[in-house]
Amino acid sequence: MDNPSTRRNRPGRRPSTAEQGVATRRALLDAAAALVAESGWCAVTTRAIAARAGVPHGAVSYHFAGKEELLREAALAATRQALAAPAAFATQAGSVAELLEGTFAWYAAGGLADPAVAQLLETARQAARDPLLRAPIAAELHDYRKALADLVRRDQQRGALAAGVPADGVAAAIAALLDGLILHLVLDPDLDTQPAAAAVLGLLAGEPR
Amino acid sequence: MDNPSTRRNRPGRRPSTAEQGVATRRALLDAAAALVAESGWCAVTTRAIAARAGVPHGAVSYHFAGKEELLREAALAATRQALAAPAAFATQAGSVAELLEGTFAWYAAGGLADPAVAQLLETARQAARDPLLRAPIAAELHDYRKALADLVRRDQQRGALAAGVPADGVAAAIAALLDGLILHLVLDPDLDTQPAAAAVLGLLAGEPR
DNA sequence: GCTCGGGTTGTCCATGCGGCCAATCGTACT
DNA sequence: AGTACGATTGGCCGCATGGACAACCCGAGC
Repeated sequence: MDNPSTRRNRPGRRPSTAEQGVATRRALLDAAAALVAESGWCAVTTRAIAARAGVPHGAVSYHFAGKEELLREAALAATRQALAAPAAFATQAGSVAELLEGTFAWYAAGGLADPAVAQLLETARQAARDPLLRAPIAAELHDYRKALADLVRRDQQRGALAAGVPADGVAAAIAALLDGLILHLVLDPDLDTQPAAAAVLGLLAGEPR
Repeated sequence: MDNPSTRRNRPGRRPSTAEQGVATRRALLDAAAALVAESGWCAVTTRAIAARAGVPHGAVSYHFAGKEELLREAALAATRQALAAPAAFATQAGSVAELLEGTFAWYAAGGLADPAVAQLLETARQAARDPLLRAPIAAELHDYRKALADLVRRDQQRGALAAGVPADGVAAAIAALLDGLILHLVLDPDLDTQPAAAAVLGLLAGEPR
């Protein structure tokens, strides 16, 4: 990220001034996202962002209306990117069980170490206070739940899942479960998710009474 | 909270100096917790806390090693208090279904408006970064999950719940589900929890395939 | 060749912060 | 009565922050 190649002239091309402008803007956004994940939303300063981006701190004032706007924009972009992978997984997975197994496996493999997780928690906390951030984040969540609901519906038609329960409800519950589990894992890294995974998969499979 | 009765002499008793000290400390802790819930962890200043507590700002330095310690202590106390009600509910509830229905009803009734919810989110985010806060919070979570597991076990012995799944896993899943739902509700207040509630209760009851 | 304008740079400033401390107070103990 | 000591109080300091700004650089278009 400190690498100037992000915003400086590449070998072949000459850096038109307009190109430089967008490059600087992007470098600031990337640096802001990285620093929020590292140090926390409120610990981040415009000077630190500029330093990380390799630009003088005056550049922040020029490219953004203020720290608030910069962080909001950076957080939104980072959230969209972080949510892209799970969303794609939800659409491509063959079944709910497969999705859950894959996600649990990712948790167990230490997916929490990904700075994106810290980034998401910071963004969620901020979104709870800033409506301008909350609205788009809520929309992203909505899309994710929708993709999940489609997957659930497919499973129900195949008879792999109880058909008597509302698909959107199952989707909302699964989404909440997975996010809640992330939250608990962040607070207690020693928590063993194996039993929870077994329990959920067992219940969904219709364990005998 | 501005009410001086919290820390000033009550009618009958004379305020011994030691008692005053304890009262001031407590007033600072209460004010800190309230302000964190209102404005967010990082937006809180020692001066604002002192003003809310009705004491001069120098009192903070005297009673606490620093802002960090004050906030940590306040957050921990507030979290313990906020978790007391759900924990008691988990121990006293007759069944998992009853617990879930009660909790869902509380969500639907607008339990999110409770400042304790904002407080918890702030504390969680901070605990993710501060091990000194994370450890006790993790312990509280552990206790809550344990109480829930006991409840699940009772249900399994009564045959109200599938016996083939690990009780601690079910407990961990339910705890994550409920907390994750809070998170989603904070980010999207318009989210309807009814379908999710129906789905979870249906799955736990063993809906026919 | 010259202007024009977006992009860049470093400096400056007002503000508010957390923490420190010396003076003061008032109670409890001798 | 006198002393010791914890609690109180408000002023003070150093410092970092976010933002504004004037000077500048340099390619683009005439």
